Amino acid sequence: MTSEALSQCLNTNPVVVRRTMGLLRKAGLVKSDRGHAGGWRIAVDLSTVTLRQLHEALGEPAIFAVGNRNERPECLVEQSVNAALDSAFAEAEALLLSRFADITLASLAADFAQRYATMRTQKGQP
Amino acid sequence: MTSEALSQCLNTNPVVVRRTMGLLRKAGLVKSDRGHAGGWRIAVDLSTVTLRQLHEALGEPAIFAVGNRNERPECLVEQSVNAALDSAFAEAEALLLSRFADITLASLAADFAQRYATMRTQKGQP
DNA sequence: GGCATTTGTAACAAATAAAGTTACATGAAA
DNA sequence: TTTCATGTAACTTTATTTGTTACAAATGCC
Repeated sequence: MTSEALSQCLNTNPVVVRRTMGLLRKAGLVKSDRGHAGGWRIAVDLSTVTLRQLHEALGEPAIFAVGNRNERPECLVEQSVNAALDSAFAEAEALLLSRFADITLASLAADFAQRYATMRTQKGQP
Repeated sequence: MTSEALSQCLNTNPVVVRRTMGLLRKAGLVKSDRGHAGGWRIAVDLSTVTLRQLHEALGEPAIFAVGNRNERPECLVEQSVNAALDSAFAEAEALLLSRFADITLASLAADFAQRYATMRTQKGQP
């Protein structure tokens, strides 16, 4: 697919798609070709790629919206709060990342296929 | 303490303090007085207040920075991803909130007192 | 009563980060 | 050589948070 086509699927624009897909390309998950018949192609077996890998490929964006502001604050109150919460955040993050690691793109594709079939059936027999 | 004094401790400004403290006041955790000798006072026993209650009092701000964009998307791909991740996010959130519920402000105050004593000792005997 | 102090709140400004846009160079195929 | 597509830099827009200004309302002191 071209960035243009993808951007329409995603309700965004081609440059944003290229920015993000470029990160996936650096991780070897997709490849891109220029010129006629160019665009983006999946470069790996979807059953071997997990959401954990995607998260990593996209630069491991922060998982939590709340949490430490400073990792090493001078403020003693802040130090106390950080100390009390650090392990909780670490555990929750580990839990999430392990779940990410269990979900392959193949399983998502299969789930999508089922939803798509269901949708077509419902539309075909109203 | 006045909003002015608090804002200096927090490196912010009085109105921001009042905005946030106002939420804590609505939850009954602090009280405020106007005029001379006014300002903010703690309204409860710190051993009975947990970080879970604070989170609730502050409007339960979103815990995760990543996650669902739409709770009920039309997009079937988005539906598949949401379905795969919803339980993981729910578990991680439950884990965090239960940890929040275990941490009382009294325990944080005690931890702070210890850090403060240590700091003074180190400064006093260089 | 009049004045200084302090919160309550609205309205506005600034800072930040994310997303979108424009522009153009580069490369590949018809 | 023209067309199509990515790669990328630079800029603009948008949304959110934070900070600021302004002033009303309440409280206590003199």
